[in-house]
Amino acid sequence: MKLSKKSEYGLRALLELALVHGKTTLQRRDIADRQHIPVEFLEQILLTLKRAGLVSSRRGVNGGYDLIKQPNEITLGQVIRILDGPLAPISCVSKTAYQKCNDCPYTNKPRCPVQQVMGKVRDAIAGVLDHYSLADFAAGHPKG
Amino acid sequence: MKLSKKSEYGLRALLELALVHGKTTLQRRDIADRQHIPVEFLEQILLTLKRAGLVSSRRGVNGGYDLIKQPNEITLGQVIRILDGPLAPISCVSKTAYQKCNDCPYTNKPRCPVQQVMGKVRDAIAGVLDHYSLADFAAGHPKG
DNA sequence: ATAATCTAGAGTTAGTTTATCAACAATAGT
DNA sequence: ACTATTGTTGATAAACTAACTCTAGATTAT
Repeated sequence: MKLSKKSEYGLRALLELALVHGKTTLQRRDIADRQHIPVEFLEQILLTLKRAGLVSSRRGVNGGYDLIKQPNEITLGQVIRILDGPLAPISCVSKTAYQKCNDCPYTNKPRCPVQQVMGKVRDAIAGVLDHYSLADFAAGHPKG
Repeated sequence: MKLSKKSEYGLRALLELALVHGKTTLQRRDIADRQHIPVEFLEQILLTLKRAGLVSSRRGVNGGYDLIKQPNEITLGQVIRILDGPLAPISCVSKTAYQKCNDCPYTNKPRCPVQQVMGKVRDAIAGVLDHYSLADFAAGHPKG
């Protein structure tokens, strides 16, 4: 049940961008320094977030990164799904990336116990992360 | 945020043992067949669970495994912690295996945003798994 | 004895994580 | 146009982990 460094770094990077959003942009070096992230690894992460439509970038002197949306329009759940994949502990209970479990002895039967519990776990995790925006994150608490 | 096969198999194995607890014991082959688990891998898992004091075993002809405690005295949280380690997404919010995050720019400061959110996620996960016993698991729903 | 079974740990294979590097492309200021 | 600065991209790789697999040995019932 672990969060990868990739996602953690991604969240920290977006946090910095959220803090300066509307005022200025940040270069990868700025972000890396402020959050103690290896620059080259951060690059990859920012690129992934760019392809996913969360940040924009400008090259050259005075270039840098910026959020595309408002901080309250991006949830932590979205970010982690982009960087780490589905929130669900097992794919047969994922709502965004469902996959049938093939070897499970309960396939096609009404109720698999593992599926039941893990469904609840998934909901619990998503209940936190999908209701926590970058704005909440920067403020240090949800909804406000 | 993934559950390992090890933990999943462990849960499935304990489920089978819970179902027959008090009536009979099961051999690794029985469990492996019923739950489609590679028998050698299952062996390791059962051994770990034995060392952790959850199951007992008897060797030789007519040997097998049995739960030591009652199914309602074992929670899924315990099992997963034994097989996969702490439930917390990052170790600085674990209650059973806390470790200070060393590279975090917020160390020793009052509030790290990542820590705040992940603490809530940890509580959400533990809230499900630590209140779900093997008996609930076998019944297909909690507190039953 | 012997056959079934558990015990223990080393070895294997494949994939993931966490980077690092180098070459390239775009931009701003001169 | 030139040059320094910055982002873009893909290749590579060390370290680690997951998920088995194998081998050899110890224990027990019959």
